[in-house]
Amino acid sequence: MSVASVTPTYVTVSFVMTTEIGRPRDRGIGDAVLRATVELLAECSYADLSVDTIAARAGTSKPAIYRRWRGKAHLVHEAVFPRTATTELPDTGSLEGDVREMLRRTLMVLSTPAALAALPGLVGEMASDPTLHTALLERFGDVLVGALTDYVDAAAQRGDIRPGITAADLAEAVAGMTFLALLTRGALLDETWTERTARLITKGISP
Amino acid sequence: MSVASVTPTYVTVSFVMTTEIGRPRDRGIGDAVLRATVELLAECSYADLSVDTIAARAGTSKPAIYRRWRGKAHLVHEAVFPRTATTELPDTGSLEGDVREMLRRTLMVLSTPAALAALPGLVGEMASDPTLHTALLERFGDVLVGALTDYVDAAAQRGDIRPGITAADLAEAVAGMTFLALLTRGALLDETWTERTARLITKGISP
Amino acid sequence: MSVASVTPTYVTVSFVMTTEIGRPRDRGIGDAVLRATVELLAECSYADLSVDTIAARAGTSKPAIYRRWRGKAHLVHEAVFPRTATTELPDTGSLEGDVREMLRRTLMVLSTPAALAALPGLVGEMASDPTLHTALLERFGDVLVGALTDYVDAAAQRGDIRPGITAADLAEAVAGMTFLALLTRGALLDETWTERTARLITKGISP
Amino acid sequence: MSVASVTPTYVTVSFVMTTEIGRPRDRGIGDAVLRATVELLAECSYADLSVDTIAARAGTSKPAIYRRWRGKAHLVHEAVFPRTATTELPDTGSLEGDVREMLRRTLMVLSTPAALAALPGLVGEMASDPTLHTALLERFGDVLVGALTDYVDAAAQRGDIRPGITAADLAEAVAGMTFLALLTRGALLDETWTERTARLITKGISP
DNA sequence: GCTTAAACGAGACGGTACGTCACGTCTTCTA
DNA sequence: TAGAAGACGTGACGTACCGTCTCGTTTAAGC
Repeated sequence: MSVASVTPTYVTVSFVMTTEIGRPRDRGIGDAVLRATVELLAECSYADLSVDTIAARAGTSKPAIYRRWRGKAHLVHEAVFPRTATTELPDTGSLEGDVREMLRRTLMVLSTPAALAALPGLVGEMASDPTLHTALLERFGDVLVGALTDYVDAAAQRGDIRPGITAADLAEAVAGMTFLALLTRGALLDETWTERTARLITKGISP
Repeated sequence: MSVASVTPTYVTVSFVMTTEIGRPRDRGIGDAVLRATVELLAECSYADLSVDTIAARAGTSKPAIYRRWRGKAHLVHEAVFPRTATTELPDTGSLEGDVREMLRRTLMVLSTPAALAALPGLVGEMASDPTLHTALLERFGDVLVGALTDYVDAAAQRGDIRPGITAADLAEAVAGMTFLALLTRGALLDETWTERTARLITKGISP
Repeated sequence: MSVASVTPTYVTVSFVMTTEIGRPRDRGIGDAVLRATVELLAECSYADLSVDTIAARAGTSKPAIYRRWRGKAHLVHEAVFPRTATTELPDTGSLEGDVREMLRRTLMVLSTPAALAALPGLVGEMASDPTLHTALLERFGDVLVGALTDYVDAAAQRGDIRPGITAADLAEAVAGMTFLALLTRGALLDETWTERTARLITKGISP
Repeated sequence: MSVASVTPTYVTVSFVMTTEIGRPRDRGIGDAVLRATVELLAECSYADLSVDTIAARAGTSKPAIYRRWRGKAHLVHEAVFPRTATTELPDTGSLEGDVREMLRRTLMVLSTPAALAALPGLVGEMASDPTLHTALLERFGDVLVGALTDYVDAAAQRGDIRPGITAADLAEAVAGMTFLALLTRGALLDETWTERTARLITKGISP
């Protein structure tokens, strides 16, 4: 008996080459559940979202969901921040243009109805669920910090960014200010905000 | 019969000159409940905190709590961010010193065990409870933005801050970066972080 | 300090000649409360009747009620079965006529909207409250059994009732059958029922 | 989706040939709950009996109970008057012997510690809960009146009972007098009482 | 074609907390 | 001291959702 059949294999371990005996999982169910989650998050808050409702909307059942995800938080996390998110770095020619582009992309991801509804809830559950904490930071790191390291290094060597500034600093500034602005101003962040904030950050990291 | 006796008054609007008929609320109960809440939040997460437990620890009862607060979230909010918070502005002589002081104070408030445990939960409930959203922003605005306006104006006139930067911008930068850093790095923000971040923000808002 | 001021004096001990210092009780309040109770019992069941509601309807307050009665059950008991009930015995000339009259009177008392609503509730509380048990039986005994003793004795001596039949037997038959009929048939007991039941009881106690 | 899965089925209508999808109810839980209820009713009154306590004693949870019964009253009703009650008619050879036997059986059922504790409470809740009213009368009717109809008919044809007397009359007399005697005399009804009452009823229904 | 093993839907399960309600008492102010 | 008003502790109510489990059924892969 393989370990995979004892410890349920969540989506992240797809590279394990188990013999895959028995009835294979219906590929469509996972997608339907993720779609239903996003839909429902556009209609109600994270707290008001129940797994039963998701299952019903997706036309499936609760066990099928818990076979795929560790819990509600993990499901929502994957639904709102899919792994497919590209991490291509911006290249507008100027530092401020790039920062502006980063802000725009961050804002685009976070101001989705689903993200707006989910983020606070996910943040709330991070405290009690270390697994989720890791998962969220991992995604955050992958998307932003990871690819950013090279960018920051290059910019530093060009002299556009003063030494000492790390990728984490930049990511923190971009994500932190976007997040708080969304919380306080409520998803209504226009181009003006992006420009003003980009200017602030760019000046902040310049030599 | 006054309206106040029908719709329970959660937040005492002290300027209303009601005759205050009937047995007055035991002032000590509210305090004991707030104290108990802060204590318990140092021991468990927001989600694991139950109203029953708070009541028991405070030596009172659930109805007594629900007479005073609309729900768990509101109680926690008031316990963690009391109205008594002073908003005195820093005055170190230099802009960067002041920003550093703002970061330090924000960090001090947010890195309390109680705040660390409560914040994610509160943010999570903001989505479903507009009342709480208002209350939280109001406190945030009172404490930070409100008093900051004069500071930013003065600094702008002195030429320390470039025109166009608002108090909200500064507050957003300070709170946003602190919040995100706490989430990602987990309460372990040393003096180095404060200095680095202060430098970033200061440069960002300078002319 | 008289004992009466320590142990509150409920209605039953009115013959105690206390000095009655302080503000005398408002005589009208008791009546208003009793009236309100009867009214409300015509609109809802005993369980759905709250002391707060009674106080509001009577235009008084809860403490004023608890100063007069030991609790809800005692109040309802007195409201539904007032002490003023006369116990005059029937005298129709025939035993069967007399029994029929007893049934009619019992039915009249018990089929009041208030009585119908209150009786089950009172019976329910008898179990846990011995005081109420005593009070209810006392009233029952006063009204029915007490006066009945002489009647049964006389009838026995006339030869209308066979020896061995006691007043309690007769009362039990009359009240028991009426009570159960009310419970099962629900207050719709016509004259036919009265006659049939009177015939049964009369034959049952005849020589 | 069948209607049965929407409206919870409290009383199993066993003749309906549903496919019984989903996890079947644990048969043992229902039994344990009923047993616990009877046990607890021997120790405290109906009013002092809480669903939480029952759940704890039965080793199960409150939701599991509310899945099976509409509320406390219905649960107690079924616990105290199980559907298994036999309705075999007595056959002692004489009318008076049969009536005496009916009284004895009624008394046996009603003077159980559980029944004594529960009956008043149930009667009390009948008023506010029509469903319970129906359920109680149904059981009463099933057990007593139903089977009695044939008996009364046969006795009437033999000339033992005068025409006009119905099964309901007889049931009313037996149950009513027993019930009231229990209420007033408190469970201490000896054989003498049974005999005296049997004689009264027998004479009452004889030609 | 038959076996095997897992996925599937449905829904019951234990657990835990929620927010509400009523009781009967206590505390304040006013008359 | 009575009275009105209303807060208090107590304790139960019935509901909701979590994540797990147990059924009977379905589906693919492998012998």
